[in-house]
Amino acid sequence: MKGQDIKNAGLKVTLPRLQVLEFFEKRPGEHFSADDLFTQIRSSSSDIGLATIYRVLNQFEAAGLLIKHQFDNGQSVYELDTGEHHDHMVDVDTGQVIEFFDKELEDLQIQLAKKYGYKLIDHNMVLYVQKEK
Amino acid sequence: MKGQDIKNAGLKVTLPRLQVLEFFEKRPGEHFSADDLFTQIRSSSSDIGLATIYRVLNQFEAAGLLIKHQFDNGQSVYELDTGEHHDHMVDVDTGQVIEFFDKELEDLQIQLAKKYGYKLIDHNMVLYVQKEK
DNA sequence: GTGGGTGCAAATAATTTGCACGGTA
DNA sequence: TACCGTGCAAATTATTTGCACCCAC
Repeated sequence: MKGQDIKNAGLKVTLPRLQVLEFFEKRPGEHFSADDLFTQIRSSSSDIGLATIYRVLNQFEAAGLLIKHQFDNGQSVYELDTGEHHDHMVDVDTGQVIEFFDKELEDLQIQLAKKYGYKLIDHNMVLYVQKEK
Repeated sequence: MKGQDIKNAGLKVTLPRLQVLEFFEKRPGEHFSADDLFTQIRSSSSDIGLATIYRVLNQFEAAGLLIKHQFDNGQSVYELDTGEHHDHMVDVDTGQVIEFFDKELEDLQIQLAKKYGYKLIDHNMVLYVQKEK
């Protein structure tokens, strides 16, 4: 059932938490900022607070339910963690976000870190692209 | 001479601008935040204002003298644009920034964008690493 | 019932902007 | 001298925190 993921994270199953989680589950592969969630959840129903959204997003990120990203525009955005790692391209004209995964790229990064005497912990990679004319 | 780059950018050669540019030129390959510059320039000499630092950094970035980066810690950092593109690794334990360049990685990104029907305009890639024990 | 959770408003942090004064070309 | 540039303080934007009330367990 719905609240199980929340319970597994050691959190009480409350209305705001359910609303945030369902919001992401209904829109797989999409990315939202705290303010997106605040505006949309509030308009469609309850009197949820922006501070609560931020708190819930942080808790869900810590619990591994959501992934946080910082594209080049000041605001952080979140997406559902499906367990399948991928990177992002951002269309500079439309702002559209495209997810992709490339094994060769992943391996290359691990090798690069090793080449400098390090172990790869995480990486952040965004390609800014434009549609070919 | 020193002020030429500033003049070429269509800006007047003023003390704060010279101070910021010289600060970077004396520390090649290093990265600084607006607040780093503010604290260090102010302590060593003049009564430069933080707002001026931000204005000068934005102008220098627009002029191509500096490159702006957003690592995963809220603050933006800047480095001198030497014309030689490179990416960064951040040591998660020490915060140290390591610059690197890998042709294979660059080519792979171009190919990936193309594979999805796009042209690569720019990219942002940071590897978060840890020293191998 | 109790301790965690919530909304609201106030607090922070990073950055930007308005304004009167000051310095460069 | 004309205007751009500057320092300071106030304004913005994104996010966090304090607090009294509320609700899931």
